[in-house]
Amino acid sequence: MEQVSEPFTIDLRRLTVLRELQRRGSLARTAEALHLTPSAVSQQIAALARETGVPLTEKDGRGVRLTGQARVLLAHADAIAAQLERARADLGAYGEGGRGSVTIGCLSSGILGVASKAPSAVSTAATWTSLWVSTPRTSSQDPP
Amino acid sequence: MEQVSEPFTIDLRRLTVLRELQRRGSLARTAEALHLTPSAVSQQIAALARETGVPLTEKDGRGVRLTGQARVLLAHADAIAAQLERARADLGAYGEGGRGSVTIGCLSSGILGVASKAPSAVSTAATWTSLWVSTPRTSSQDPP
DNA sequence: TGGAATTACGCGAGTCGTAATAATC
DNA sequence: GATTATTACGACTCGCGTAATTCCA
Repeated sequence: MEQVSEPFTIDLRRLTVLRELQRRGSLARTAEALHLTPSAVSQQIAALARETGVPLTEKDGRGVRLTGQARVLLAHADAIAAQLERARADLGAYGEGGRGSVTIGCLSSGILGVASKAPSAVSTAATWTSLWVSTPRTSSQDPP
Repeated sequence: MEQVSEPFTIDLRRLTVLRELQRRGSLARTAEALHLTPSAVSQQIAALARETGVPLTEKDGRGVRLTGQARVLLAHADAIAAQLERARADLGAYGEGGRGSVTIGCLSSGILGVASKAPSAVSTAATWTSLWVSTPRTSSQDPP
């Protein structure tokens, strides 16, 4: 059966594999880090390349090297991972103290002053910088 | 054992189902919109609730109603979907004209002036606002 | 020859649909 | 009784591991 009108979905699990590959440098070490076999890692990367339609690795000696497109994808993967982390935090904090978080941003040069004072609130990725601040919510928590 | 960076993964497919449920209001209409059966939708939502550890629906008459936690999760889902869309655009534009995009942000009130002049470059979600700008890249494209 | 990646293939887990059940209007 | 959601169960797909193959230092 074919799934219709699925604009662009990427399996986050495969993206995690690609992130680990960037960090470890080889399929073998990636597999070890994820408690998988090199075969599984190879298949995941191949599937992700099929999904996205771009080559993610190229041969380099007896190993592999990430392509520029893979690095582009990874920059977004970092942002998505951070977003997921925020979701987890917000879900965990739901109903406890009535606070959530909002994401604002600014130019990297401008956020450094804040980062120096509250480093735990600032997360930086390759292409963007976000500041997360907790905001008190009073009564109207969920406008319908 | 070394830290396996897998603290929190959410299946984006299930998140899409939840988004459609928010939009349609009932499992039946959601199933119809996604070319699925109500059974599949019910199982997906239940699985997502297990994954996240929070209740997502509560009974309302003979239908269901989203919980506040579900709305919190959906706010992040919007942000993630937008991020994926950016990833797709960047991947498609890779190597064509040597341009990519960077994400910057500002307070909503401050971005309106830009939005009025280049609306296609601005995307707004529930809790954040991002401006996407294309930046020319010259020679040093990938610093190792 | 040894290490790294890929491919072939079988098995288990997850997902969907059909059908039956429960609940509400 | 009609509509909505949930549960039980069988069929199918997908992902992982084992094992064989290829490539390179």
